[in-house]
Amino acid sequence: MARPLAYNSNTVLSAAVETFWRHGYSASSVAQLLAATGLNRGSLYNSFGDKRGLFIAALDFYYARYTGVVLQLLQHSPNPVAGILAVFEMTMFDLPDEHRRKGCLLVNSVAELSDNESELAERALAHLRTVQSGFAKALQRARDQGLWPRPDADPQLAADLLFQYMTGLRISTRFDADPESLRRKLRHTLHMLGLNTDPTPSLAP
Amino acid sequence: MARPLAYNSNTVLSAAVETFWRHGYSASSVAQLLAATGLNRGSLYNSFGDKRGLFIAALDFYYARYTGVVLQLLQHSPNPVAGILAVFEMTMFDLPDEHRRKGCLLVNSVAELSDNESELAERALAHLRTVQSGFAKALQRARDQGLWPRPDADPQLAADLLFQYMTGLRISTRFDADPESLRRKLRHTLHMLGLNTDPTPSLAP
DNA sequence: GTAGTTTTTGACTGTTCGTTCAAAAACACA
DNA sequence: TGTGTTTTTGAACGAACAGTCAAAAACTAC
Repeated sequence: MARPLAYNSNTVLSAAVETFWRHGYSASSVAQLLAATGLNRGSLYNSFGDKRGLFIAALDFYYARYTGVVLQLLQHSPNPVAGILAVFEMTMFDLPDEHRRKGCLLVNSVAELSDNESELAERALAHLRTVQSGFAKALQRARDQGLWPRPDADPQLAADLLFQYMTGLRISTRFDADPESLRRKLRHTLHMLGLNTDPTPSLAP
Repeated sequence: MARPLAYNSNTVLSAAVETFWRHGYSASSVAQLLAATGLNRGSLYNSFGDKRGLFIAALDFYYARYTGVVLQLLQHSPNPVAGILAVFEMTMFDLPDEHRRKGCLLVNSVAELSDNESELAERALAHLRTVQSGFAKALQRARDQGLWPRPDADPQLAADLLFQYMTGLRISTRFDADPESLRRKLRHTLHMLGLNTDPTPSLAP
C-alpha cells in the first residue's frame, strides 16, 4: 500500500495541546510545535493542513481528554454537590502551581481569539458550554435528591452563575493561587446558592 | 528650546487603546498602531520606547478612562446595589454589539499575556483588582444601609463572587449577547446573594 | 523483485515582524 | 540671524514567521 505514519497521533496531539496551552495560539510558532511534537515540517502540513488545523485537532483532543473527565464527574457523582466541588478541586485547587498557571485551554482560547480567529473561539466556547449544561444537570439532580432545599432553586440560572464564576476563577487563579482561600470562597458561593456542601447530608429529625 | 511634540497624547493613547482592545497585544502590529495613532515610526519609539511601552501607557490610560468611571459608580451611587447594577449595565448590557464584542481590555490582557508577558498581565490584573475592592466597599455600604438583610452577609467574599462572575461574563458576552437575558441572570445572582435589587428599598412596617 | 502509493525530509520562498539610525525639520533662546 | 536641543522622517536591518515543494524513503500488494 503506502508508507505508514511514523508518529502516534495521541502523542503528537498531547504535545501540541501542551504547547498551545502554555503559550496560546499565536505565540506558539510552528517551529516550537515541531520541536514539541517531534513531527517534521512537511508531516505537520501533510497531516493537519496548517497550524490552524493542528490547533483545531488539539482543541478537540483537549476537550475529549480533560473536559470529558469533568463532565463525567458532574454526571455520575452520587452526591452531585460533591461532584461540583470535585470539579473545582481537580481543575484549580488541588494542582501543582505549574499546572494552575496554565489555566484552561478553552477559556484561554476564547479570550485570545475572539477577534482575529472567531471561528476558533466559538469552537472553544461551544466546548465550554457543555460544562455549563453539566452544571445544570448536576444541580437538577441535587434538587431532586433534596440537597438543594430552596424554594427559588433554578438549575439553569444557578448553572450560569457557577459557570461564569468558574470562568472568572480560571483566569485569576493563573496568578493568585492559595488553594485554602479558594476553597473557602467556593464554599461561600455554594452556600449563597443555598447548596448543602456538607459531606453527609443531614436528615430531617 | 526644542522642537515641540506634533501629537496630542490623549488622541494617540485613545487610538492605541482602541487597537489593542480590538486585536489584543501581540496581534496588534506596530504598523497598525502607527496607522491608528497617526504617529510616525520613529516618534513611537522615541516617545514610548517600544511596542511594549506603548501598551503599558495604553493600559494605564484605559484604567483611568474606563475603570475610573466604574469605581466612581461603585463609590458614589446613593444606592450601592443600584451602583452595582449600573456597572454591569454600562460595561456589558446597555452597549452596542460592536463594543460588547471587544470585551474588557484588562480581562483580555490578563488572559492573553499570562505566560509570555506576565509582567503586563500582572499590571492588568492589579488594575482589575481595584474593581473587586470597589465591589467590597459598595457591599459594605449596602449592609450599613440595610439593603443587605442577611445574617451571613460578608462583603469580601461576596465581592469575590461578583468579581469572578463579572470576569466570566466579560469573556462569554463577547459572543452571546442578549441584554435582557443577561439582566435576568444578573438579578438572579444578586438575589442569591440576598441583595435587594428593587429600585426603592422597602421599609419595615 | 517490481510497481504503486503515501509519508518523510530539509532546503527554500516571500512576507511580515519589531527595531534602529542618520539626516532633516521645527522650535526657543541668544 | 545663528545656536542648541529635541522631534520627525523614512529608508534600511536582521530575525522570525507560516507555508511550499521536489526528491528520497518506506511500506504493501502482486
